[in-house]
Amino acid sequence: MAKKLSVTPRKQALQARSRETVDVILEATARILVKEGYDRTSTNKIARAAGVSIGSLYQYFPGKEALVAAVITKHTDELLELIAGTALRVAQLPLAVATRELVRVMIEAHAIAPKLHRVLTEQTPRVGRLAYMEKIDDEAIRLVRAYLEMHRDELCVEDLDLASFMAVTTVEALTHAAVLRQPELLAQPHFVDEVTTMVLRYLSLPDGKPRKRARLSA
Amino acid sequence: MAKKLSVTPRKQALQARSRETVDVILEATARILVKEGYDRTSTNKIARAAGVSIGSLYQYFPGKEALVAAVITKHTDELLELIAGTALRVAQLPLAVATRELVRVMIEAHAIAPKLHRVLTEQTPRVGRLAYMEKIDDEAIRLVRAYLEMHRDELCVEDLDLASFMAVTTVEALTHAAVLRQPELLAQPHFVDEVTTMVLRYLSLPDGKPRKRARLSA
Amino acid sequence: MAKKLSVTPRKQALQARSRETVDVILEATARILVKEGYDRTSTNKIARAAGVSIGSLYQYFPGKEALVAAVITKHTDELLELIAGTALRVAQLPLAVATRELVRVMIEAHAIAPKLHRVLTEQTPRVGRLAYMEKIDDEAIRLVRAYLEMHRDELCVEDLDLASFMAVTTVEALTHAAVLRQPELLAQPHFVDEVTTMVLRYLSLPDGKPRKRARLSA
Amino acid sequence: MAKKLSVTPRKQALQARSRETVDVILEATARILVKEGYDRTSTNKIARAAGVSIGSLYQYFPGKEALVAAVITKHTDELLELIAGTALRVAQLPLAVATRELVRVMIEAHAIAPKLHRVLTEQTPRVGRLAYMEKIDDEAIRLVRAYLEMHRDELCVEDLDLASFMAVTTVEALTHAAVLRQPELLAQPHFVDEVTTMVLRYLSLPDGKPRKRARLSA
DNA sequence: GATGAATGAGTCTTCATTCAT
DNA sequence: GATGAATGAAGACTCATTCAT
Repeated sequence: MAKKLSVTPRKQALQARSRETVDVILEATARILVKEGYDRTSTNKIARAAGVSIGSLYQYFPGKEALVAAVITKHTDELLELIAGTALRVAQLPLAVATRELVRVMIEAHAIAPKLHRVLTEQTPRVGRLAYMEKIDDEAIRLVRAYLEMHRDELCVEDLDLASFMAVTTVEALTHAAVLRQPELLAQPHFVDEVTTMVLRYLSLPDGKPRKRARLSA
Repeated sequence: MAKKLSVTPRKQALQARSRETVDVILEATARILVKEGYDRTSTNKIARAAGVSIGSLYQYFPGKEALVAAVITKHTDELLELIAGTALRVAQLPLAVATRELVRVMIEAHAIAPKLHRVLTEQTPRVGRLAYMEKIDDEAIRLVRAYLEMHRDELCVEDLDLASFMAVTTVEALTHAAVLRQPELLAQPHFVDEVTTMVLRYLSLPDGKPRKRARLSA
Repeated sequence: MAKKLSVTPRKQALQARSRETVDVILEATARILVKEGYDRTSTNKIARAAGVSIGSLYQYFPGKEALVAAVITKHTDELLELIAGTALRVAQLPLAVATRELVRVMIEAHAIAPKLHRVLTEQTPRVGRLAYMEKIDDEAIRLVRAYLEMHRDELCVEDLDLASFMAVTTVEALTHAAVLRQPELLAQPHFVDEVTTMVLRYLSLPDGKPRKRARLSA
Repeated sequence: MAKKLSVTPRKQALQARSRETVDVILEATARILVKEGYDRTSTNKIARAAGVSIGSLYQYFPGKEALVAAVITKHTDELLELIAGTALRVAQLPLAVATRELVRVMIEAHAIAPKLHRVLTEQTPRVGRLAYMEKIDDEAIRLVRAYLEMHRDELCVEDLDLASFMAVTTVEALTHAAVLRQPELLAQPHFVDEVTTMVLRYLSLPDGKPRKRARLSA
């Protein structure tokens, strides 16, 4: 019953001309996705928008899902790079500074291609294993966890897996909701402070007190 | 040619038999949605699953989107009722208690129909989606804001609009992420504490200190 | 990879209107098959020729192969009935008479729809388990074997499975070749004699000698 | 728009390298034909299997049908050579011996490439098919007729055209049916006897004396 | 009201074939 | 000559929706 299985590109596009065609197709895919939404996106529309024959499109991608998957991967890779770079950069900085910087970058990242982000987020069914933000979140959680590990003495949390999940999910959600529902918030630089505060209070020791947080006891 | 925009049921189904038919159809819709996913859901399948002719189905709903919208509304109403009830119940309780209770209910709410929740969340395009969590969140924000207004002296935040947005979004996101990606977390009662902590630290005054958090002024 | 699995009709066409539609479609299928050949036959052409929408066609048949299969079954059933009827009729008659009659009917059968026969025979890939003539041949072999069993004393052959396979295959092939390559032969009543002779000499005892033919020994 | 009719190779491939390329292509064609069946055979697949670019393939053959036609011709030529050689060899031998030998060779011939034979026989449409067994049969009939002419005194038949048609068709059909439907028969050497008997009884005088059919005795 | 047969625009996809490099 | 990227006509098939009964 299941129609399409493959989500991976068909051939590697070795020649210059091929490479170009693939790029043109992916750009058109993103454009149509944004303009029409996932459901109304069709391989024919994409081909037309790309100024490429439908045959060429199918030479490189086995179908619609593969196209979308490629767009996702491309976009995702950019974001991941941005996040990973920042994580590396702040690795040695104290929690408060590092958190703020990561929050800032996260918000910035969401502003790169907000419309595409919205479509990918709201309309695109899960494709392949993990989709879109999920993959990014997983990687972000990994990076944050590594950071927390190195800065344990600044924390009041004990379960680092849980803490990194909580922190990343929260930042992601707040940023995401702001982008989609309160775009004006993004303009206010104040928003960064607010999100940072939320996470920092959750993670960090109450000012200067080196005691661990007791979880359930008084 | 022009797509149908109407998303409202066709007749109010005043009579008892009609009401029943509508229910049967909506249940079938939810079932197919869960079983097949949004894309593979078709009006014909729904009609068959409901044991109703396709013609009858169209007598009550103008199309697929209206069906999904109705399912969303139904589900949404249940959740809203739950949340509004809780909000009412905790209105007079102190911040810490009220927050914990609302978090608990929120998590509970997400566990009601997790598969349907997933489909509605991950696969269902805009039209319906708009009405889904967004509507709930908006209402939740309204309720939380009202509560915060009444408990201002317990807070360190000043902008209640922002604070309620932050709080609700965070709880929603953590709960949501837990349901979809870490279902085992939900089992641990500990998770409620964790989410509560996150929100509470953000909102409340540092223990016993009656000073407000200054946001813009000194 | 395999595209279509089902070769069986989709629904049973209970109402009068449905039944009619199915018939119209099958007739159109046969017509197009004859006119265009198997490869150039398409579901769209069939639908057009039947004066039916492509959607209706797919309501009853899952695809091209199922259509052809249905045509084959229909045609095949007619032939089988003819052959089975004859077999029954000649069951008590002596070998020489019975053989002649069966050969005559076989030739007659091939003349029913020679063009369709040709297409089905020459161009139609094996569909489903057994296809077209194969099924008929199998049944014919069964019937002939039953006859031979009852008339063992007239035979010089011992292995009835083999003998019926040889006899049926030979008659089928000669008739078939005549239809396709020497149609004028069919006109000559003489042809029946010739085919009958071929089979009879193979099967029957040399005139009046009641001894069995020894197969491998002297 | 107009379909290509040409079925002849494009250039005579005079040079050694060309000849080699042509061979590689034809072998690939046969391989794909066997592996995928006629319908799923495509020029692109053939080119890939042959390790040749699609462009090169079209330099030697005007299209798919020409490729198949060439494979048929090649295969056919081998068979024809085999048959013609045998006919020549047995030309002076008595009917019983010659018949047996020809039947043996015919069966042997069918065993050379049974899978290719099956595809060519069952799935390959007219254009190629015409050239396939039909051409062989025609030639075989010619050869058999010539033989019969020379051995008229051993025959009980008068119409040699008819007799050779009958004989060849019968042998061909029995062999063919055995290959495709009762492959185990081919193993039994006995099968040669059986087919020989069938034809011999049809053709030959009842052992010169009052109708008696001797099969294996001198 | 209920029914379900009929519709057909629109999708995906393949593949023989061409042609610029 | 060789290459393989590009082409696009054509075919299979789905499904939201209508409408005669």
